[in-house]
Amino acid sequence: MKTSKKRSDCPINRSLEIWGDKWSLLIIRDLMFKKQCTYGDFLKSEEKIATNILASRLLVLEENDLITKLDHPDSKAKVLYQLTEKGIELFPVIVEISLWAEKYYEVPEERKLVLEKAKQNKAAFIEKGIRKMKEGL
Amino acid sequence: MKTSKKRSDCPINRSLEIWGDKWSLLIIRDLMFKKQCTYGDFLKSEEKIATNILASRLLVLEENDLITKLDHPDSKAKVLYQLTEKGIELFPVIVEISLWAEKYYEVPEERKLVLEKAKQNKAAFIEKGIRKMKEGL
DNA sequence: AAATTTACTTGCATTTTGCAAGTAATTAAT
DNA sequence: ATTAATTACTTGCAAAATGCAAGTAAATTT
Repeated sequence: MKTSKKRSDCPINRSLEIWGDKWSLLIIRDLMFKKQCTYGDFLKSEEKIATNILASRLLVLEENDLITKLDHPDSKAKVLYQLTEKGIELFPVIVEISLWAEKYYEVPEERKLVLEKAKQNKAAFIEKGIRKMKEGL
Repeated sequence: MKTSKKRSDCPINRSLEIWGDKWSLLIIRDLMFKKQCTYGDFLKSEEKIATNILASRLLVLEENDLITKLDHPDSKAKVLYQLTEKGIELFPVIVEISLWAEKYYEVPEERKLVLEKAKQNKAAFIEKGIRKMKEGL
């Protein structure tokens, strides 16, 4: 892994340097929905990430402490990935992105209900989401 | 411009398909801070985007109605870029990203004050920011 | 013991990025 | 009026990232 030079200390920039690509936030999203995922779980997602890209993104996210690896309780052949606190704290970002996209694009039917709840009391929705996720740490 | 195939209707995915890269949100950020920017203004930003990348990102953002071009009042040689309503609505995303990064990374001194204000009353801060920006439309 | 599953890695073609230089249309300076 | 700068890009090319298909090694299942 090469150390990419830091472009600036702007918080937007620092964030983009870590997860500013077309895949990383989908991995984070999967972990927010499912709490724990195996490598295979990520590959099953609708967007069909390539296995080498998945491996490289997981590595970057792990190196930056957004996710951690755990032993799978059932099998040594499996690995569980889960969000760290730092990863969980991206929940507000994920919520706002979702709400933005919902305003301008079609959203799958099954997502609409959650988004309604998020809108009704955004702060509470976010706080509760984070609290729930942190229970699993 | 090639039409990239849609990977899924997930709102996170739809968003990433448009601005999921290392530069687009920096352009959006600049426009949120400065309201209107010329091509040269973007090039002056600390992160030093390459001119061809800037041109291609501006085109994508314009094609997706996040920004618009305006005639510069002073000169036909200049072009003004500004956010559309759809672009302005990304403000909550920008705020949450900033707050996330502030928790885990160094932030330039001059940004700290505004981030404090954002934290103190996030909803009001966001609403006011959006309202102000929409005045310029 | 053999077949399957799981988490990756590898090789290679395609695409995107980044850098440096170039261009065309204004605008400013002489 | 002519020349020099500005401004907003474009172009060419090397380097890096992405995407696809196939391969591998350890564990698990049959």
